[in-house]
Amino acid sequence: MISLRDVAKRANVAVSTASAALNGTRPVAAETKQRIESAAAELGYRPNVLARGLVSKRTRILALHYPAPASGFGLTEMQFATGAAAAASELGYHLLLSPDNADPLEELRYLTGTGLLDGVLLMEVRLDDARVELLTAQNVPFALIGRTRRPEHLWFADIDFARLGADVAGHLTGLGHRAMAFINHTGAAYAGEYGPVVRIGQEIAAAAKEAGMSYADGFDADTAEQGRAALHDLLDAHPETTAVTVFSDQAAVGVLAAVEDRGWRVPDDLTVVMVLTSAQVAAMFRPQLTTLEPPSLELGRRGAQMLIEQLSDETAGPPPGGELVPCRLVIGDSSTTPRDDKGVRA
Amino acid sequence: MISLRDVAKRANVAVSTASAALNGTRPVAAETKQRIESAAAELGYRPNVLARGLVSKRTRILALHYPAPASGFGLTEMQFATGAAAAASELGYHLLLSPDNADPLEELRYLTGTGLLDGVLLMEVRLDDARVELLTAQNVPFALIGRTRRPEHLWFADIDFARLGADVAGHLTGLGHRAMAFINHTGAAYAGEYGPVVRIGQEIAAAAKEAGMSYADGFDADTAEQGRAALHDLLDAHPETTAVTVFSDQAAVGVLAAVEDRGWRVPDDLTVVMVLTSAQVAAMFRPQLTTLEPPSLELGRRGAQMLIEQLSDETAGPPPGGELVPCRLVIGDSSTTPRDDKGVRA
DNA sequence: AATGGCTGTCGAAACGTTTCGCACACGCTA
DNA sequence: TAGCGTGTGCGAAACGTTTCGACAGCCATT
Repeated sequence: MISLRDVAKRANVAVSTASAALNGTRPVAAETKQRIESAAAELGYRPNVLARGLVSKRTRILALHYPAPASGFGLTEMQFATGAAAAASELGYHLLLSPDNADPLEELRYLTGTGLLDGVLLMEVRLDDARVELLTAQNVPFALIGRTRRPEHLWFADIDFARLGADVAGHLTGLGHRAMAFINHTGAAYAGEYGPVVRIGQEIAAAAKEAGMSYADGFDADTAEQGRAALHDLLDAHPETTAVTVFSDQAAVGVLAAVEDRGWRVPDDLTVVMVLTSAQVAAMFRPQLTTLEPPSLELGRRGAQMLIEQLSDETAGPPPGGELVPCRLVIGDSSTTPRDDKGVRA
Repeated sequence: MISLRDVAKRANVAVSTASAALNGTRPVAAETKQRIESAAAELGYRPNVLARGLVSKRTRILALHYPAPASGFGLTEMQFATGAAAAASELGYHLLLSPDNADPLEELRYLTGTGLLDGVLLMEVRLDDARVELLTAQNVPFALIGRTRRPEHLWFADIDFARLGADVAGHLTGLGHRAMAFINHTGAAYAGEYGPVVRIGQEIAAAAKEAGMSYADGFDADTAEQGRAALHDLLDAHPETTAVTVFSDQAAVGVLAAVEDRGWRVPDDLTVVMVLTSAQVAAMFRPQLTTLEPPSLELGRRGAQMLIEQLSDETAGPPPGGELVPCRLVIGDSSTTPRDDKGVRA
């Protein structure tokens, strides 16, 4: 391994001078600097991150922490990682994957204690998330992808759920629908602590009301079987429904099956819209489903950028609050005008 | 930060003794050891990874290197990362995400020069991959997910393509099919350098021949539109075909559309089988498609495990060759017996 | 009673950086 | 000519570990 000593020797300067020249940390005569840079280039010198980090207390390494979800990751979740890694890389940082096995907090406590990390990016954030308190207490810089119940003093990037609700309602009323329903995730795996499930339920309800639509919910589903049953129950209870919005892509499979059970067709007899499902996945259904595609890559990117910004900002000013990113409406073949504008089927 | 000095002081021993006791690196009297461990626990001591790595040359950090795919990651690719991270974590290692922006090699060269890494895990391996030579030359331990053209002397984990071909042929002949076709990825994005595309084409052809089936290929497709056209062309050229195997899930969308164009139905008029698509995705099609699900998580796991094994093995014996992992056949509603066992449709 | 081999502990060096006080040689001003 | 800032460069200390040679006891062997 080529060390700074080797470079210094070749350039006939002291190690400290070589360091200063290479980092621009204090002025070095132009000619000397040139000589040092040449020597470094010729030798193929790469600074040792460990030694540097040991003294400077900065490693330019971030951890991405994700509590392993019971059901394995979907495409959406993993895109966070891709986006965050790309943004970090562009800014000269690296991203360390930190899955937690048993105890979410222990892993985090360990990692932050080792001096390896400059900051932490939290995924799968719950409405009340113990990790936030831990990191705050330990004074470790962090940012969230998603947000807690009260994120006012935190750095976070999350989906703009209010806008999402408005977009769904707008799309449907634009087509002439007056009665919609929403099949949410049950959120069972998170005991009602999962932000997207809670927020999306609230915001879609609010937007439907705002738009003057009749609205039904409470028929939640995570699997195809549940989705099928949910749609039947839903239509039995609210026969006026002309448009259904679905969160879970598995449930959507069941919804389409239930439509078929009834001898109906999508979109003629029922408009179906997915929410927080990527266009790539929505395109695999037949008919291709309209979806509000989550800005997963962008959220990952913004999370990493915010964290790095926070690290660069020496002054550590007052927390700026977070950033909300809109979803993209991708219209498929599953939404159209309702067959009967009286809202009742024969 | 609590350092080893603090622990040593509290336990009334020398720093070196504390180090030895905590690492078990050389015998320490039981009572002394006990005292040191208590002190460490009481103080909440966490060893500094940087300092340790600086002297021991071992950081227990692995990099996962992936050339950014133009189209963003699919579920399959990301599962590699998840699996690798999980396996690494279980073995006490961490995984650093290393996307490459511009120059794939420069990033790698930089990373390995910094002393931060114990080894590298390579994803998206091409048949001739420059990264392999670079790492070999630099004497950096590495393992592949996938494999090069001649992987005899390398550590790798890859799909068992021969078995995959046999499984497809076996499934179809078992149902009574005698004439199959295969719609591959075009592999255009990789200029024919992408292992799975090449190997799967060879192995399915070989297995079909072995099973005594008639076989057609050369109608490749990456998108829905291409898939649709491909199936039409294919059936025009080989009307005896009763079963089609498809690699690209996007192309499968088009294949189903083409079947509908003809007024046919799956599986009654045509059996459709996907290959290297997750069951989760295959279940979104209607009818649910039969698929050979890639063992993505397992490949990630095995890759990480092999790399770590290689690192632990002081002796660095002769390279052991790689490991081939089979796919899982998940039967959907898209495969059945051919309608006409003479292999000709009316 | 002297020798030799253990066992257990210590102190110092080393890993490759950054940081910081200090020294030296200028050229300028008083 | 003395004094003083300024531009450059040097050397040593420090970061928190691991590693390794040295050595003090102690018991067993001669």
